Amino acid sequence: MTNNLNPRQREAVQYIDTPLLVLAGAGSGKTSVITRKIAWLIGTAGYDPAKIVAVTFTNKAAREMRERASKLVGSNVKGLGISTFHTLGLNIIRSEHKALGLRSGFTIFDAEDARALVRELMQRDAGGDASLADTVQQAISTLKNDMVGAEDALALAKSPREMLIAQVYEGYERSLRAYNAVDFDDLILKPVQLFNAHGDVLARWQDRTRYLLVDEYQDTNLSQYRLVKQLVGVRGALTVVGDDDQSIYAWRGARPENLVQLKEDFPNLKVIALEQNYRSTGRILRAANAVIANNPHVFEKKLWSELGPGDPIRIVACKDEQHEAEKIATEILGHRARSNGKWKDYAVLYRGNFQSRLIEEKLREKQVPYKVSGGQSFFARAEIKDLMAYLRLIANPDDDSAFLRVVNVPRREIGPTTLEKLAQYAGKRHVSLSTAAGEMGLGEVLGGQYREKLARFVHWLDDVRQRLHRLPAKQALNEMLEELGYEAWLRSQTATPQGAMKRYENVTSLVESIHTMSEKVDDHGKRPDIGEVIARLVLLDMLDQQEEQDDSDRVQLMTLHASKGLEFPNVWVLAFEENVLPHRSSIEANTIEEERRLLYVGITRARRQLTFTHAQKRKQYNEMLRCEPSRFMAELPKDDVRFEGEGTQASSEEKARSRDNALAALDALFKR
DNA sequence: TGACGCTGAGTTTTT
DNA sequence: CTCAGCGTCA
Repeated sequence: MTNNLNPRQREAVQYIDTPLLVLAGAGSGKTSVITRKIAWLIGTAGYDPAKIVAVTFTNKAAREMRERASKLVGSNVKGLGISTFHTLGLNIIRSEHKALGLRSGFTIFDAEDARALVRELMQRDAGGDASLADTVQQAISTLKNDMVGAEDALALAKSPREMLIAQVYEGYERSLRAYNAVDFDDLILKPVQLFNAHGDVLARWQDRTRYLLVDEYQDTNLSQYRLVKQLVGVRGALTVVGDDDQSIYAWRGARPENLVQLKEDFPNLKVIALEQNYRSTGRILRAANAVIANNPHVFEKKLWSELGPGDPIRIVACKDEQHEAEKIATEILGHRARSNGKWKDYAVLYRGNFQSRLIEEKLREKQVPYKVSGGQSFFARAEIKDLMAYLRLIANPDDDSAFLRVVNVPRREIGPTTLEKLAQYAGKRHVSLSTAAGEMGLGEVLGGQYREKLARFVHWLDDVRQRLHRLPAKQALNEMLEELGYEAWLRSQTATPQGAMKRYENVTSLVESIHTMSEKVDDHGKRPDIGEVIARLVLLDMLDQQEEQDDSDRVQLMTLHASKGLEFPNVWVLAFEENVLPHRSSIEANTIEEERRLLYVGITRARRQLTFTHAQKRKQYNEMLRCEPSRFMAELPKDDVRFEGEGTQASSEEKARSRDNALAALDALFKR
């Protein structure tokens, strides 16, 4: 159970006397420690698997943890409580929804839904400006994560701006309540509020949480921190794993100081640092240690490895951004031809998504297969949002937001004027749009033919709802799509037939997932209803899963943020310059330390080779700007760094290298 | 309803 | 520059 672990890891696995903080350096095998610990708790310490709760931030991490833990424990384990924070919150809300004033079938608003609602509220109440809406939505989310309610926000507002935010916040909360809906932030916040108010409910959940493990603790925000504290209670059966040096999400509410706070919350806290790195060469780790040593630390930590010093880190000066991209593409091509390695062993990391464009161009030119990660999530696609809105409305007739999305998609000749009158009537009667649409009294404010169209729509929804109870999900949904004429609608809305086909395939794949989830019985032998299925779906990134299976051999392009948790044999980091890394706005906001951590994350992604590039000048919008090398360059250990392309004269070594690259590229071309 | 042109913003983003 | 979102016009 604890073989193949180093002494520190083993200690972390077996330690249960007091709360434990595992400071897991990059590449130190933290997932192993968590999964082994789960297995050890069950197998050796005799814990009930159903009462072990392990939380992560991403579905991917949860999936990986579940797979590895079940393999260790044996797949006969029922009810291993491994999930994301949000899924844990959803589980709590689902079983306690009555106490929270939610009716069953409640909707989960995703970020886009929330944004749309804020937009609408601002248009109506504040006569506003949509670009402001995004800022306001962010602000509301931040307030919620900081556990500041709408009333508090109103009371605390000091500026007109804060006042506006607080007012929209209030309307936003009112709307969610009316729609029988919660947003992502509520999934954590509501359980915390509930536990605060009802000690008996909390006691029940504490009893179901005999041991709690939290991954990436440095990324927790205030409400997540509270939830952890509540669940742990006085028992202190807690292991958190984190790395303060990899905290790169403070800008979206993460509080790395929660790590330090643990010491105060639990005076008997045990701290174990995992410092042996199994990923990178000595020079790469030396660079990482040297850079991060410039940040203040509460917990000291120094990565080391047994993999030998390896190659020097290269810093390549380039003339401009074209040269830089060209150089990276050529180097990858050359290196891969020489080493006969795989494309996916190469990663290009950058600060902002837009920086992928040039590299993409150059890689395409050279016919190098690549993959850009990041981009539209599955659930952000219009066709998926449409279908999800239909399902939301079926599960939750009070979801006005879903009603408005689909009432005229495909066209039902229900226009804005009709909807406005419907909304007025619904408002007066204090009912939802879909309830109002079915009421006879609506005839008083709306002409017969319009009322008729609305009534037909809600009756059809009722009909589909009943069929969903009766029939297998796939059949009911396919009938629904057929009756909607959705495929034809997509064809009419999409430029190319191929595009339409692709989009309809997305729809079919969603139907397939829903079907599978609906058929799956839970631990109590019950099948989930449609409300439950779609609630879980919203929290599931299906794109993630598609990507997981996609093991295609391609060069990886992604932001430094997106690279966290990944590793690559060969890494290039672009634009190692002032105003990029560190980013201009971070310099202005005085958040250099987080920028340094971002660099630290970048460095520690590399297993064997690490190259930074920087350009002397760079075209920004339409003017050429001079670029200064990053201040962080001076923090790298000189002995481990080799500078290339300084000045105009290329070193003989570099000439040789570029000749080699050219030859290798030529060679590769002939082979193809 | 759809096409066109104006305006403004331009770091990172899971759930 | 480039893209998104909005308003205007046919």
